[in-house]
Amino acid sequence: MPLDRSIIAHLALFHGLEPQALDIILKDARSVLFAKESIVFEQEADARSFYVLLSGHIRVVRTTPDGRQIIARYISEGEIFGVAAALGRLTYPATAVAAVDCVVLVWPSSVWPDLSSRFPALSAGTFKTVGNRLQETQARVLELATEQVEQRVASAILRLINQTGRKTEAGIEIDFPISRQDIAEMTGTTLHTVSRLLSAWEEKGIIVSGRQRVTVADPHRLVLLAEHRGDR
Amino acid sequence: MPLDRSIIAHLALFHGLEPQALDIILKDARSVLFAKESIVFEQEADARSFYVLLSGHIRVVRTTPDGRQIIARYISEGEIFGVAAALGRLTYPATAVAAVDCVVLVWPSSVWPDLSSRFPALSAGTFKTVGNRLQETQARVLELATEQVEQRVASAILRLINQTGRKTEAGIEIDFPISRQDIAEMTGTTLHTVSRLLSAWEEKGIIVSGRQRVTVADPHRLVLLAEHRGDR
DNA sequence: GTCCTTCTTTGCGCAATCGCAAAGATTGCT
DNA sequence: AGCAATCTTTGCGATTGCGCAAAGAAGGAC
Repeated sequence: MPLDRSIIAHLALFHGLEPQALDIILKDARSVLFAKESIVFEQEADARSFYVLLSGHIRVVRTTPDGRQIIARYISEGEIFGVAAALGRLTYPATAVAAVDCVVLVWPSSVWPDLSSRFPALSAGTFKTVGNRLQETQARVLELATEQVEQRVASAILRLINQTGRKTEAGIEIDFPISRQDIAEMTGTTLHTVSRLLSAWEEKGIIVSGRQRVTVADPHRLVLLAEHRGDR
Repeated sequence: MPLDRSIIAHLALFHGLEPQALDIILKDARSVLFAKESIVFEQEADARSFYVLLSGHIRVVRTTPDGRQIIARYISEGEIFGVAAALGRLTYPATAVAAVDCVVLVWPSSVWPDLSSRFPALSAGTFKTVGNRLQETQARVLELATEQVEQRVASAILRLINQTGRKTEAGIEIDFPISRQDIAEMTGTTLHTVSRLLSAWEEKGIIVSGRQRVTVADPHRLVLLAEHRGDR
């Protein structure tokens, strides 16, 4: 069954493309459901496909040879990901895992040269995404190199609620299950330190949190924590 | 005076382009000399141009609002840089400074859409470079998040000698002046810690170093240091 | 409802690395 | 050659955040 263009027409990535272009693009795609915690693609595997996330949240993880890992980023609805092949890479540089049940569109990488040359808007949109990601990754290097753990954890949580926040009575909640360990792997620290920080913040009324759940009650004070360095 | 295509024909970036394509591309370029420590473009400035480095070394620096900074990367001969506009950004995300006297080709960003659509090989080469840089930056995040200072400094120096190493009687030398402070800003530590590490390595005969100069005498042992974590 | 697994909290000691300070070396300038 | 500026070395105390351990929740499965 062919996919209907309405499922992607509203996404920023496909902005500026004609309806019939969307139909052509969709001819090569198929829709796949990934259950929570299942693997979409694995680090070092051949970059055979690229993807657009229709619903859910995807965790992108990089692992070192000796088994330590970090979370490179979370993919939100509407984003393209797994574009390694379009950037001239043969393998994926990271593993993508469904953080919740996800619906994903999948294209074979082999169709990229054709699609990107036929639809420059698609190509431009993709490279804008890549540019944003490079920028963001470099900002993270700066943060890791210059900021203390408390600032980094505060920034990471703020980024998550901006990206995927959902309003509740208690405040703005991160929209998918996230453990202390996950937050530690986003910020280059340990789950122990994250736990201590969250406990302290909860005591001060800045956040409310539970098992795999974080709700920010007072974003403004969290912003202060993210900026304000202990001393200088 | 028109630039001769021979100055760029051998660069990987222009691989697969016809001689006449090179001539067309060069019509929009001009060649500029940047004296040591002069600024090529500044962070936050409008991304009006993009560049190819013909000779020399360029230091790319990102600065935080509160004035701390890191070295994002060094650009080597033949590389394209300052491509913010091609990635859909309006301003440069970092400052580029000539580490030594440099010769640079400059294009107005406005010609990019035309050039990239007329010469897909140019576009592909650029995006491959960007892909490599993204990959490299993410590797750096992983390193900052999981490794100790000694490993990070060892890795940074190994990367520099691979990228720009020059053989001398004493070993392989980094081909441009680099201070302890610079190395600290590449690895997220302080010049004091870098100085201590280099002193210790020099004592062990792994490196020879002087003012703004580092020569690796025993690359193999440095690799061990970069991999081997103190305990586990 | 009960058990089991996974996640979270918290205490405590220690190691890594920073911050500050001051002295020593090197280079370039005049 | 002499001076000034910059870069480098090194000591020492102060902290941050880690590592380890063990107990306490919170869900999920049957």
